[in-house]
This record gives sequence, structure tokens and C-alpha cells, in this order.
Amino acid sequence: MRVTLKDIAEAAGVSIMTVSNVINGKRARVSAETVDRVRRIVAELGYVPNAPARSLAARSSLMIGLLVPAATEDSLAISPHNTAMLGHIERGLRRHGYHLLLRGVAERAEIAEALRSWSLDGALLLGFLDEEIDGLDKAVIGTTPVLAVDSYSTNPLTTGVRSDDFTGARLAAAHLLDLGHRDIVFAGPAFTDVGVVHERFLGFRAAFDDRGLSEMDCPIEIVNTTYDDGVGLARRLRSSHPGATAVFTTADILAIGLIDGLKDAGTAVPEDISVVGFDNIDVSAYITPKLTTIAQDIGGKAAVAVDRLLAKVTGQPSPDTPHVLPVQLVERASTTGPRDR
Amino acid sequence: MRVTLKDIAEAAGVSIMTVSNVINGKRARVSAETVDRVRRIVAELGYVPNAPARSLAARSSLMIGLLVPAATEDSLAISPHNTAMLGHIERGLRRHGYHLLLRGVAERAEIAEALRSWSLDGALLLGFLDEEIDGLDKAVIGTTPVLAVDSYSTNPLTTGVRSDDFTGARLAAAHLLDLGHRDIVFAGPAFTDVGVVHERFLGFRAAFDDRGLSEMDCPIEIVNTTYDDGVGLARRLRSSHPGATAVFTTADILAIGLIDGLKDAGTAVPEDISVVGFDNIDVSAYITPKLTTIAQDIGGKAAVAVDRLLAKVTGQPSPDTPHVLPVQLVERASTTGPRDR
DNA sequence: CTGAAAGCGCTTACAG
DNA sequence: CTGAAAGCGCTTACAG
Repeated sequence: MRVTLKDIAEAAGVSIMTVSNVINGKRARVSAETVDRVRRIVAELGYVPNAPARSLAARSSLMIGLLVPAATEDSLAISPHNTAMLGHIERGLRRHGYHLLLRGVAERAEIAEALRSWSLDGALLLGFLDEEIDGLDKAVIGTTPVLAVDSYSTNPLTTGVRSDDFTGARLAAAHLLDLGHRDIVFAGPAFTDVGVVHERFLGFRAAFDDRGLSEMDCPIEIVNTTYDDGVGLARRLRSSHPGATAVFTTADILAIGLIDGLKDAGTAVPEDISVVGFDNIDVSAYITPKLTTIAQDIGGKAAVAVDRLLAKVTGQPSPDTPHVLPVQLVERASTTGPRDR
Repeated sequence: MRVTLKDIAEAAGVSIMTVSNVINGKRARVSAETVDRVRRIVAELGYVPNAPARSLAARSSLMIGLLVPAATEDSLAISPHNTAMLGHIERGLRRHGYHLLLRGVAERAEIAEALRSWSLDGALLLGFLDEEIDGLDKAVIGTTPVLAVDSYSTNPLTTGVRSDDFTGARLAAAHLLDLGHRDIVFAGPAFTDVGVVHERFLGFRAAFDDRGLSEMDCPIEIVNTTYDDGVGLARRLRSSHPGATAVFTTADILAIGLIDGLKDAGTAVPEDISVVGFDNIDVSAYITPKLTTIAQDIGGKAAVAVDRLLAKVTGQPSPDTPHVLPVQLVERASTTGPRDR
């Protein structure tokens, strides 16, 4: 039989609720002597609080949902970047005594369902599109604190944390421009007039503006951010942009595929084409040539996400502007000056 | 206010428990007409079952724990292999209507705590050492179904699923031997006389036996399985094993570090040294030279783990031998015949 | 096919 | 500092 509050109470000769107070650290309400006695018996009997019972009674669960997009029948496609986030987030929550419910969501209704069903104390949204975040109103998330990571949605309910995408892309483009490149391709997923990719595009353009090169034409290549899409881009790059001497990609994994595809086609990197990535995932230092990229502070992003969410959970006023983490250029071997022509 | 069974019952003019029966699909106990009416009202009012209440009453939670080792203050160091497992496991559980609680555990007591506290219906152990699994008895896990992934522990309580490590290493060694190598280093983490690494060592040796080369001396290099350890191994390889023409590593990430380290030291791969990995993680196809390795069936492993665990959860008799998944050699560019000397 | 009652193990006001 | 009572929202026998 499992040990319950009642068992402890009987063994200690006190009421159930005194035990409850001890367990929950409400020491002000119990004499030090009683606390000790109860503590001892709890340890002796190996009492473990029943979380569902606690959740039911307290309408709170000490459980945080980490919601990640997933096609219905698909397994969670967790990017290297999000994997690292996941690890840090779990640690952060664990240190604060919270538990993590990981859930792939295929349709918006599942967000509401997850939140309400489990009496989640809060949720982190990782990897959703801005328009999906935009659609989250009180009707779907209720009063549960929710925070979006890497989102530019202006939804005040989800104000969260992200990297300084604008500056990152600007640094990347500045690096290429300073090396002497002028014909630079911007490669990334389709974007609208808001969001991570759009910000990176603006930052990219800003570097040109900074140098009075505003009029310069910058071809955009729309590609998904996978290795294979990078390889595909390499195949058509020479014909679609014969004059290009450099490519800025919005993700390392895309840059890595691009470099491999380029090499296969006999194009030297960086001698013929320089490539800059974004993220600084581990792999980027393993490939040849090592990738020049923009490093995000993943640990910092996770920590801020957890801290902000838990602040909301515990009822502290939450800032209405997102926390923006700095990024930095990591110069490695995939970039050099353009070859004389 | 949240909608409860009671609200539905009142609106439908039936008892709470009839609604409960409808919700839980016990249709045999309710007339078709009533089912329809209740269903309609449930949809109309947007009823979502309260999971904690259900867990408390039913002593079951539809929740499965995924437990992963973690040093107390550390973030989950999820290897590429385990990340892929995680994605597939989440999908498998979701399809079966279960939820996933992800938990890093620093000490054994936390396993028991997680299981009991949340009334978990079951748990998957990912990445634990065999000796940790060995220590799990009824006293710590109670009657909760638990299944270990990638374990050679003979603990009958956790009998699970793993890859055919023996055959994998044997294939790898056979490949190198067939290419003409004779001086091959085995590189992997410290191992005892049981476990994944030990099996791989046995398989490695078996390939020599197969060819009547049993007497051959095979140096073992004990290294952790990280990129940096691979680089470190490269640094000392030439001096510690001057005659070696090939290295078998127990993990791709180690092989990748090794290759980078060798290249930095001016040693050509595969011309001077051939390298074989194990896992076939994505990255292995991105590096130069592309890594020859042993591919595990990760999706299959996750699917079997989920199926077996849920079978146990639903009370079906569970096999007392682990499910072993086949592996295969993926020949790429990091191996070739030894140079004539 | 349907329902009234008890109970899962806790917390929350409230009263002393 | 301590406790008796009510209730969180559900499921489980049991009875009709």
C-alpha cells in the first residue's frame, strides 16, 4: 500500500493538515518540534506526495508543458537548436521543482486541451510560427501562463524570449561585405513581413545600408532549413546566381548541406563561394571547412524562458516586451575574400 | 469556470457516471441515443476531462515517464542518438493516447519518486548504465512497468529493447579486416564484463576469430564518447599506436572528433588511417570524409520500446527476453585499404 | 441500460 | 500552533 498523509498523521499523532503544512514547508504554522517529528516519520515511511491528488485539490500541478509542433502522424522533428533548448529547459524546471510534460501538437485545439487537461501551471511554446502564436487568445489558453520562444508575434499573452536576429544577420552580412563580397545570396525559408526570418532579412539589408550600398540587388533563395535543401540549393546556385561569391543562410544545417553540395559540384568553399550560417550548433565546428556562423546563447535563452515563465506562474508581473539575447559572429573557415575575377 | 462531468450530466439529464461511461467509450453500458446526446453536449460545452482527477480516482494517469540520467545541476546531455529516440517515443505515445513526462534523474531515489508521485503508468529508461538498472528492484519501482532501452542488465523487471551491438561491431571489424587492415584500435568508453560496449568489444574480437586471427593483439583505447575526446585520441594515436592503420570507435561522435584531430595533425583519413563509427547519426554523412559506420534502426527501437511498454501497462504478458534490432554496415568514405608500407 | 454512494489523497478556508 | 469539514473531479464497485 502506498503511504499517505493519513498514515503519517496517525503515526505522528497529529492531524492530516499539520502534516500537509510540514510537507509544504509552511513552517510558520507548525512548531519546530512537530516539524521534526513529522519529518522523521515521513523519511521513515518513505512518503511521496501524490501529485494528482495535489493537483486536483490545489488546481495547480507543478507541471509545465513544453509544446512543440508535430504533424499528426509525425515524430517530433527536433532541430539541433531545439534539442539543446530542451535539455536546458528541463534542467531549469527541475531545479525549481517543476516537471516537464513534453507534447507534440498537431492542431491548435491540442494546445488548449493539454493546458486544461493536466492543469498545467504554464507552458512554453517552442518552434511555432508567428501566425500560430497570434491565434492564441484567452479562449484557447485561458488564464494559464504561456510563453513563446523565438517568436515575433505581438500577442501579449505569450511575450517571451528570443535572440537578436536582426543584429545577427547584420553581423553576418557585414562580415561578408568587409571581406569584399558584393554579390551575396540570402537563403532561408519563406517569410512574411514579421518573424525570425524577416528580422534576419532586415538585418542583412541593414549591413548594406550601413555601407551606403542600399541600392545593391540581393537575390533571395527560398529553401527549407534542412541539410537536403542545402544540397539542393548548391545544385542550382551556379546557374541561378552565376555571379554570387557568398551565401548567407538562416540556419547552420542549411549551410552545411549547401557546403557539401557545393563541394560535390567542384565548387571550392570558401575560395569560390563563402558561406555563413546561423545558430552555431555543435556540428558546425565538425565539418570541413569549419563554419563561420552567428552564435546564439542557447543556455541563456532557456534560462530566461524558464525564469520568465515561472515568474508569471507565481503571479509576478511580467514584462510586456520580449527578452532579447545577444548574438555574436564566430569566424571560422567557410568565409574568405572573393577571388579576383 | 471549467466544465465538469457534472455540468454535462445536468445538461443531458443523466447521471455523472453515465457521462463518464460515454467519455471513456464504455458504450456497451449506455444506449446509442444517450451516447449521441451526451457527445453533442460535450462538444458544445468544450468539455476536457480533468487528468489529475482521473488519475487520482483511477490510480492511473495515461502518463509515461521518460527518464534520462542527469547530474544534479546539469542540463540533460541528450546525445544525437537519444534525441532521435525521444522524438519517436513521443510520437508513439501520443498515437496511443499517452502523455510523456520527461525527467532527468540525478540519483536512483528520484526514479522511485517520479514513478510514485505521478502515478505514472510506466516508464522508459534511456541511457542508464547497466549497474544502475541492476539496482532497480520492486522496492524502488513497485509494480509500475518499466523498460530499459539499450541495456544488457539481466534485471527481469526492465527487460527491454536494444540493437544487435555484437553483430554491429563484428560487421565493422570484418569490413576493416577484409580491406586488409590488421593493426586495428578499438576505441570506446571504459567497460565491464557486461553492457553495450562490452558486447561491441566481443563482436569486434569475433571478427578476428572468424578469420583465424584470434591471436592478434588489439589495442584498446579508453575514451569518453564526445567529439573532444576523439580529438584527444587523435593527438596521441601516432605515438601510442604507431603501427595502427584503422580505428573502430563505439560512437559516431567520437569517430568524428578523431577524424578532425587526425586531419589537423596531418594524418590523412582514410589513406593513413581508416575510421569506422557506430550509430549512423545524421552528422556522419555531413563530414569529410563521410563516415563509414554501423546503422542502428532508431525508429524501430523506439516503436518496439513503446509497444512493449504499453503492452505491459495494459497487463499483457511481457516477454522475458529483450527485443534485439538488426544493424547494418554503411560503407562510406572514411575507410579504405591500408597503405603499403 | 442507468444511478446513488463512497472514495481516491490532497488543500483550502475557517474556527479555535 | 492545531484540527474538523468540505471539496477538487473523477472512477469503481454495487444495486437495480
